[in-house]
Amino acid sequence: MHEADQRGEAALLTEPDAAPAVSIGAVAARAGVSVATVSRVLNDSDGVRPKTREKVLAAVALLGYSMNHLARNLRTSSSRLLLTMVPDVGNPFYAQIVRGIDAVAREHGYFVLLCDTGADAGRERSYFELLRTRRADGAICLDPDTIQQALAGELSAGQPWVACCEFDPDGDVPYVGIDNRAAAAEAVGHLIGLGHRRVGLINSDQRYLYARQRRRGYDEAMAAAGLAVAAGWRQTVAGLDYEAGSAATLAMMAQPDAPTAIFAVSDTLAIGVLSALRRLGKRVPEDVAVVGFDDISLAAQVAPGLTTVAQPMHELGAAAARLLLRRLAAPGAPLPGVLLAHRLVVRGSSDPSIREAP
Amino acid sequence: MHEADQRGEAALLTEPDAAPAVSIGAVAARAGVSVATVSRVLNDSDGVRPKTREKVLAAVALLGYSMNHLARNLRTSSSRLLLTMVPDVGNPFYAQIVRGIDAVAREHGYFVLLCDTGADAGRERSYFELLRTRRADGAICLDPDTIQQALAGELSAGQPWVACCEFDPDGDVPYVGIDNRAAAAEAVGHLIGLGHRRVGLINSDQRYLYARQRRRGYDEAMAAAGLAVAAGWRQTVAGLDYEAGSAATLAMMAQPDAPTAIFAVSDTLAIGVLSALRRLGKRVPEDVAVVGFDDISLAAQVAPGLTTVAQPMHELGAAAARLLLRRLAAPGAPLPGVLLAHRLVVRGSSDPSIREAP
DNA sequence: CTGAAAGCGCTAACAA
DNA sequence: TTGTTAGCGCTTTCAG
Repeated sequence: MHEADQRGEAALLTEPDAAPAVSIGAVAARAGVSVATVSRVLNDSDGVRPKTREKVLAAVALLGYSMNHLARNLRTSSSRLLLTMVPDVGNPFYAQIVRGIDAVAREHGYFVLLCDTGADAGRERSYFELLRTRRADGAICLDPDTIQQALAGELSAGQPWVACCEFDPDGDVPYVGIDNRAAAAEAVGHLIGLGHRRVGLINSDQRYLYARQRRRGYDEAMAAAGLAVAAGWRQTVAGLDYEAGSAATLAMMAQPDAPTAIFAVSDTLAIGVLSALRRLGKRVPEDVAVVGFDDISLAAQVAPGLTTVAQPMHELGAAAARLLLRRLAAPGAPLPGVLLAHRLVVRGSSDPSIREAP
Repeated sequence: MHEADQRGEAALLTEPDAAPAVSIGAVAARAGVSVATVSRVLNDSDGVRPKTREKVLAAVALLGYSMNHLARNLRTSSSRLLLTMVPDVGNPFYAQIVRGIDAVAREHGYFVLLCDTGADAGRERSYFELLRTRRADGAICLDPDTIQQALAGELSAGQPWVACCEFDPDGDVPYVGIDNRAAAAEAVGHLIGLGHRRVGLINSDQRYLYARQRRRGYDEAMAAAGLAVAAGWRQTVAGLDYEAGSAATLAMMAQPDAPTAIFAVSDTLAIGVLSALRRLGKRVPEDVAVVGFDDISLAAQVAPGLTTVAQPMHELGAAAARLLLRRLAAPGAPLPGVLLAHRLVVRGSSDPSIREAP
């Protein structure tokens, strides 16, 4: 690591754009109208004679005027920023959702303020400060921990925010997500249908709503098939990264009556599972079948392809953004929770009859 | 996809925080001082008697005052926002860099405005508008395309921005990156040292500086070993995703004198390579050795482990943020380009003597 | 249809 | 050390 050569660019920086930033007043003067009129034109307010509008637009073009949003923000008391809280930008699942949010946001003239809550934990609450102080107009929260705090805490009350993926269907906060219970039951049912009787679950801490929902799905599917669940078959992980999945697998497979199938509540975990099983010399799916959750693009790339519950990530983000935008447009209107469809994608990690990916 | 039940939360939204947002003036009145003094306390300006400060702070606490940043922004003509342009948030490589940026940014009281340039292409130039209109104080650009445009265009001239990963060492724009040529040469040299004589290159379009730099490293390493390069050994991809890597591999391996080793300029591409080779029934590294670039966390998870050139992603982001912050602090000062160290991480995808990962 | 004028809440001279 | 005051650039009544 070294510092490369440096050149004098000071000259380049003092010179250009030294123009004193033309304001609405300058445009008004140039066009021979008042600032109010310019403002009207700029905001497409009606009640401006076409001819006047022309003049203003000409002056704008001539002077190369561009709006000072800071001033407008103060005046309108809005920042046109949407806060997005993610536990980990590095997780492809969240990354896709963020793209969905971003797409809708900018379609509506908003920008996305991204906060990686995992990066500096414990500071979750301060993010809602951003809302209170109007630095952001609304928030979409994807971080289960933050959502929990927000659902309980005061700070978020009455603020325009929506929960995404982690949600309480009986709460008062607008949300978008999928039916986690049904999805998990489906995944486990698939494994059972394949003949497995000992199915392991790698799940997040039960303090998370989605973890409880998926756990319920797992329990229901097992019960429906009349299968008992040994204690060690349910492993709890602290994070969702590859390593967590590997570690949980090692622990799970160390038992005498180790499962012949593993359902992990995220693809990143499941990929860690695959890697651990490989290390243990187990064949997938012959010795142990694996099912993940999310269907990140990587799921189709690993070997064998990962069977998984597909979540419509982009659409989840887009729907969350739309929900929030609706809230902002009509602060008083009640907002329904939104559940999007999931679907089980069967690949080689669970089904031996499936050869290599298409 | 259906809409879930909706409940009346209107009541919850009109009621709370109906407080008319206490301002600096209210605090001043409550504390029995002037707004100027309150402002001084709030900004830790010195020249305030401890006793007075106490009074103010007490009033702040009592009234639950919190600063209106929109007003401050207008006044100081700064938004405390750092624009970050990424070609694809979904790519783990960029995600890690973003975390590095984010960490440094908030350490200094800035927030990160994230723009996924890949999401709506062609609009690259408009991002610099954000700088001109002061909606962001500075920008870090990670998108090669946007960087190219910015390096050439007028719009970015004189604006406070830094290039990250894609850069022109001879240009006037501050940058942080690694020595791509040396890194590529090292990677290819490693393959040659393993006995390979036909080494393929999967590279991005030559219009990118990093692609040219890495291509040069490849060429140099091959030439240094006295190896000729067949035309088909160099494949160009349009994107960096898994699929692109697979497709390029299929094309490359279809040739009569197909390479026995492949160097891909990104891990995501390389993972696509692995998956394509598997599909072709080739063993890695026995039949074909593979080397990637970046060392994303996934590289250690795939089977076999991916040999790759590690880039200090988090540190790249952090360094870029620090560089930009320096620029903002002293707009006139010349900024040196920063090159960080890379290192070759050898795993099973190239070295047959390496068993399973640790 | 257009203009005059009053701030939005804060910072920063300049005075005292 | 503290207070007074003039705006930052824009939107938005209210008049005309």
